[in-house]
Amino acid sequence: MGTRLTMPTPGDYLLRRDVCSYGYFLLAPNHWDPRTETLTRSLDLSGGIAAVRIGQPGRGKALVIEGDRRLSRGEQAEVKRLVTRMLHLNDVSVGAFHKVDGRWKKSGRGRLFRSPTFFEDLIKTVASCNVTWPSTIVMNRRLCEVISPAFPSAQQLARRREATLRARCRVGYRDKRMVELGKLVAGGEVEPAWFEDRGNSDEAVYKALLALPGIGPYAAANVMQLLGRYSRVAIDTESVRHGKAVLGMTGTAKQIEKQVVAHFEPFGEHRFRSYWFELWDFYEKKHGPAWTWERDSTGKMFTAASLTKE
DNA sequence: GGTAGACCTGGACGC
DNA sequence: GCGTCCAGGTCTACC
Repeated sequence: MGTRLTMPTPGDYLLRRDVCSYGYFLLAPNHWDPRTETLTRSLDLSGGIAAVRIGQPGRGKALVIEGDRRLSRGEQAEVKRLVTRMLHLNDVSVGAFHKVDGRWKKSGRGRLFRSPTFFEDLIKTVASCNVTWPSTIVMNRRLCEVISPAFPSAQQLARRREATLRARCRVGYRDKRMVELGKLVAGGEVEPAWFEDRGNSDEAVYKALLALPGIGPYAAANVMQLLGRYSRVAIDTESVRHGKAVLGMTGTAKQIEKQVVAHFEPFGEHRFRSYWFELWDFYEKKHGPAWTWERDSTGKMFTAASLTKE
């Protein structure tokens, strides 16, 4: 018999909207079920791995979390802490975002889904660089199948041979970078708490991210938003497509990138959210609300190349 | 400071 | 079934 717990949410919180707000909800070990509107995944807890299923009976209602085994009091607290990070439950800046960009007030969009840990977000971002989305899906699935069903921890990756990651997890040349990131975090040279600390400036965090292996300008800006720092737009080929197709920009890719950055300047500290929800809106207009996407069909094709072909 | 080329994988396409 | 091309950011070497 597993443990069942409840967690209060902010009054505006809507699980299906706020989980299905960023592509990581389609990546292992996360599994969103469109029929039951629940999120299931394994978590690495002090007493071992446990799978949890998270549901919500209605907008603003408490979350109902069911574990697949009995959880100690300490583990229940861990689950709540990890779920709070994943679902961004403690984000108090949604109202401020809606004041700056009123387009999303009605739908209530503002929170972006992320991982239970900074390290998982880091590796997921590296696994999304220079690769098409279906390969990112495979890398995440294989990392969970081969190393840990709750997603590899820094310690686990630090111990792995690069060749294993390449051959069995299909991460390609990212093997070395992932093991290095594991070693840096496991060895304490990179402290997740420092990156999470709101006392450190966006500029300092961005610079520190750029110094990490496998993290360039796009990845650093993306990890920034996953940290709840939305002052930078993460520019990639998708930004160029958006600039051309939706914002009517013209010129070379480099020129469009600059125009996109300039376009979102007025949104100040909320630039990324304004940019991202425009993109997300574009996907949803083509494929319906993200909470209805099936992981193995729509969920495999929702980015740039596949969309522009349609 | 800017840029060319290498780095891998998987899918699309032509034969 | 096989070979070729292409998409996708980061890193290094070089100018």
